[in-house]
Amino acid sequence: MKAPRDVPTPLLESLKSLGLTKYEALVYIGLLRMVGATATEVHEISGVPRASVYPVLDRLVQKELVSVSHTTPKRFGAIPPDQGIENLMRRIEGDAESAQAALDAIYRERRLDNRGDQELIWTIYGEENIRTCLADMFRSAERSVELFATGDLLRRSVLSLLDSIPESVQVEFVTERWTGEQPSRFHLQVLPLAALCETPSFTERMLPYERSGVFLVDDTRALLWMEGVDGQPSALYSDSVGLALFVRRHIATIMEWAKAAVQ
Amino acid sequence: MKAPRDVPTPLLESLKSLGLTKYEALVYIGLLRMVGATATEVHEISGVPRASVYPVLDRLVQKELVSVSHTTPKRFGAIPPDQGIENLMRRIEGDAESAQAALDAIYRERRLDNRGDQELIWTIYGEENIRTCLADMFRSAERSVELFATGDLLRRSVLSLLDSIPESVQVEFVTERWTGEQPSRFHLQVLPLAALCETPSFTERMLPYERSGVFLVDDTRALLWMEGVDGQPSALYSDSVGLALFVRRHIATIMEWAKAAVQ
DNA sequence: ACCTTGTTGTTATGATAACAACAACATTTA
DNA sequence: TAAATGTTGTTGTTATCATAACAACAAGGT
Repeated sequence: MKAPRDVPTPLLESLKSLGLTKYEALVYIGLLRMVGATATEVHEISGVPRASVYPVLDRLVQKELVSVSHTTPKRFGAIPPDQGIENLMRRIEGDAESAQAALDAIYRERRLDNRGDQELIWTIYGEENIRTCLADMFRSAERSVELFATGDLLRRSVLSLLDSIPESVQVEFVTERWTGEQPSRFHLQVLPLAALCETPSFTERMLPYERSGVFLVDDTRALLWMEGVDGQPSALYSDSVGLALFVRRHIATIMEWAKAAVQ
Repeated sequence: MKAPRDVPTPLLESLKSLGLTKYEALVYIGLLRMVGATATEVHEISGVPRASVYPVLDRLVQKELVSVSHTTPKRFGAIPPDQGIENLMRRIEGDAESAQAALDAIYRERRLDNRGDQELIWTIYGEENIRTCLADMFRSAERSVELFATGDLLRRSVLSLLDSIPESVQVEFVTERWTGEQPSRFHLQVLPLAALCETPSFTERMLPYERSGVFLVDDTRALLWMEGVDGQPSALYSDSVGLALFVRRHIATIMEWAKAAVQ
């Protein structure tokens, strides 16, 4: 007869996103703590109303998370967590797979109206999404790639994508500090901005660990990588001539500025 | 201006179990079919009420499934399905991981009351669950393992588990037909029941592809593998002396019966 | 036998929250 | 002005949550 020791909310949330309801989660957790409990005992240790315990247990059996004994009264036991969660994930992964197949079919026959498409500026959220967008840009580069980014961002999120740039493309990049040797595969131009970073007007305007960058491919496609105050990365991407022009000018200015500062 | 071509229900269900609501699924699917749609166009192709489109799009952006353009009116685009589903699954897998850690901690400090535990008969649903239970039984075997199962079940679901039986344990098994050589690692005794299977009284009582089996370890733990009419496997497991005795007698009878039939 | 007592399992019913659907309004753009 | 965009609020609907009452059954005491 244990008390319905309270359950941390994040655990409940996690189990909910695996497809369980609050009661199902509470009952399953309760059963993990007592093997072979009757419905009434389940009610006691889980804190869910006794009447609700029966349908909940039925659903848990259906979901292959608990097993039942053939006694009167019935007794219930939980499948061990590793096995149980695997059972839940198997179902979800199956759904993901079939959904992906169906969505891909839909996606392939989409209409590419391009109705002024090249004038749009998109904002993309999530580091993964930004990185795949960047990878696409790099892969499709034909003449030039220019990038100006903080060293942290460059090393941790961008460097591994540079491999997808075709051999013939000229790559230039600027960063504020660079430790280690220069990547050798590209014609590249590193302009250390270390001196510039120490000026007060610079440090007061830019946070020390801010991750941001500007990327320009073939002078036509641009991506601005920024980071909100919450640390969530987001980016602007566009084929628009307006943004490309702005970024070209911006990067050119930075490079001139950097050269001047170095001297 | 496409019609809100109706969406197959199973796809909606799959996306729901990935954490989307019905509207979110419909809007995402609609956006897959038209790049750079305005809110009104999204409403038209998805069939979702125009007013509801805005909060739904907000949530989809939050979930990193769509990106927004900085124009007026705003235009929206879907992240490609592979990337989008990966984003959803990453969240879910993270939840599964943290949930597993928390549940394991709870599971380790459970009380093993064993209050008459050995007298309980458990029913287990799901092939995976049954197989892990069988594997546990085999692994903990000390003296003997006896099994009587249909050949199909044996080959497809049980054979690979036999490796976990300790070397010193004597293994006997009976099946109705056995093609191929005998597994060599065990002291085993194969009693072909092929002749018996042809008798009318046998075939009329047992379905041709029924998968079922009886397993007995150390004369104390028994598992009955059965299959419902729906093809969903389930099993009875018990330490109880009653069931063990029944199974012992059952298997002994079968073996005598088989020997007599062979002669 | 009868009646309590307590537990098991079931059913009904209201409360709540999230979502779905609709209508009305304010704002912008042409 | 007219049309389209974006916002707000209300209502209907569903699934889950929560409580109460009820019937079935066994154990035990008069």
